[in-house]
Amino acid sequence: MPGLPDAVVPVALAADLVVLTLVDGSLHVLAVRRAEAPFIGRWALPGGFVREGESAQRAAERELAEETGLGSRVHLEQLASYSDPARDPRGRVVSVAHLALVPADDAPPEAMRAGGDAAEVAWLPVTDDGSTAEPLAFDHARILRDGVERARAKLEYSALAAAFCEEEFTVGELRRVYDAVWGVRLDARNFHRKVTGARGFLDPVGTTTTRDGGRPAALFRRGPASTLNPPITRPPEPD
Amino acid sequence: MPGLPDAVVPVALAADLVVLTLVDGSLHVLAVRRAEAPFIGRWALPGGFVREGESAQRAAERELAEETGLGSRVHLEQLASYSDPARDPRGRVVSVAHLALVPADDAPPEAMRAGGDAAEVAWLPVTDDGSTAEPLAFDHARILRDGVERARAKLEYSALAAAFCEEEFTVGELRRVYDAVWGVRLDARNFHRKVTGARGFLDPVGTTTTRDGGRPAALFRRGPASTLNPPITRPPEPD
DNA sequence: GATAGTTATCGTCATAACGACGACAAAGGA
DNA sequence: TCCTTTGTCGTCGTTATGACGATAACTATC
Repeated sequence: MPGLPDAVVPVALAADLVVLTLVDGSLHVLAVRRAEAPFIGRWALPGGFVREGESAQRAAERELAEETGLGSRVHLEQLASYSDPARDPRGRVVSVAHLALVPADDAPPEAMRAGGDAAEVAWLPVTDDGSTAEPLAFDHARILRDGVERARAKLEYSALAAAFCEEEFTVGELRRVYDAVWGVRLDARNFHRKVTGARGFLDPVGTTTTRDGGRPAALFRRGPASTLNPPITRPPEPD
Repeated sequence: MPGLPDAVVPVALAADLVVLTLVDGSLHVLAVRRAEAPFIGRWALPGGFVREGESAQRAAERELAEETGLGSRVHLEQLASYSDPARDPRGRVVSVAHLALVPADDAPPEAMRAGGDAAEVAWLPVTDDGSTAEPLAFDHARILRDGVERARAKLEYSALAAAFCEEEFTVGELRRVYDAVWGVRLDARNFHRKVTGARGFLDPVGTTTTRDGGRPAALFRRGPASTLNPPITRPPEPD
């Protein structure tokens, strides 16, 4: 490390991804089955090492494109970094975790890019406590929990829920995002009043759709407002 | 990097700190004047390299103790990581920035630990747009802005404001934290009603104080509630 | 010791927002 | 045709909010 003090310990930098989506109306996370040691055969969050001249953000974008084939239409933000010296048995690996939200039923894992370093890819269901049925490699369970919690919190005061929807979506589709991510059932009528009444939150397209069955629903796009004031209140947990 | 792929590029890991406090009722950030190149003579956020066997969190705690002499009574949380390859001219240095909030007028910079690697330490005033009058080294202006924005956002829905106060504080002291961090003037009566009415937010001590002048004010401690529902709404910017 | 200044705290009132519903509309399927 | 599903508009009582008046209890000052 030229130019830096001698005592500086070199670390490897990884960019890992918590990619969330909705499958059949419930929250799922993208996972890859590890083909090498350590944790061989275990499910892990997709990710990889940051390359030379690359920021963690750009590495995350690259990994996301590699794993899902999705370029745009994806929300991507930095989540947190994990630097416990013992988190990777191979050595000092620091992970900059990112949170990605992709529209429902987009990018099925079957459509995986060939030639990737990951053998098997799947959407794993996320339980209410933000974990998966099967254990994850490394400290990825913790990272997933943090990612789910971040997504849950941001739904309250931001327009993030639309990231789970197509470009044009109905109020009901948006509400089902909240239902799935929060694990609740919001009242359709109050939700409708709330989101259509929030200025700048939804832009009416003018057309309708019947793709969800029932009466035709008006289509909307994300409005210019990124934050929602007052926020949508998450119902208190009944436990 | 034994056990890791050859292509993995080693980076140096730094833990930097956005330490905020209130000085004379206005927001200030802890800064050190750099004694070496690069950016020699410039103000910079305190921080240092993560040592062997140390997590970024622990490095931040260590740096915070070194710079301020404060151990507990400090709120410390991870803010974000900054990994632009060009952010440090010396080489690949990734900074895990942390946000620390210390009680008002605690830990004056004069009380700096001797023998530190930083020559001069000061509380710099933070402007409304989250910057300092003098430019900061590296990308620290960006980090500071993110830290201030995080603090502002968290005041809305969390009990974080109490981190700027002593163990026991009055409602007025708490309100002045909001005034300073948000750059507004909240109505004392509505604020009092709001925070004393929020269950679990404030624990009454039972005693009073006159240290702020005027009529004696009841003393409180932080209650068990860490989040505030409904949140304290930040008044809209008049711009 | 009266008085002004400061801060704390309680109350009022109109308005806005919310939660729980009822009611009806408009589609598809049985 | 009827039933089910989903969407949308209203109603009503409760709660929260913003703006502000009024009073209480201390300190500093004249």
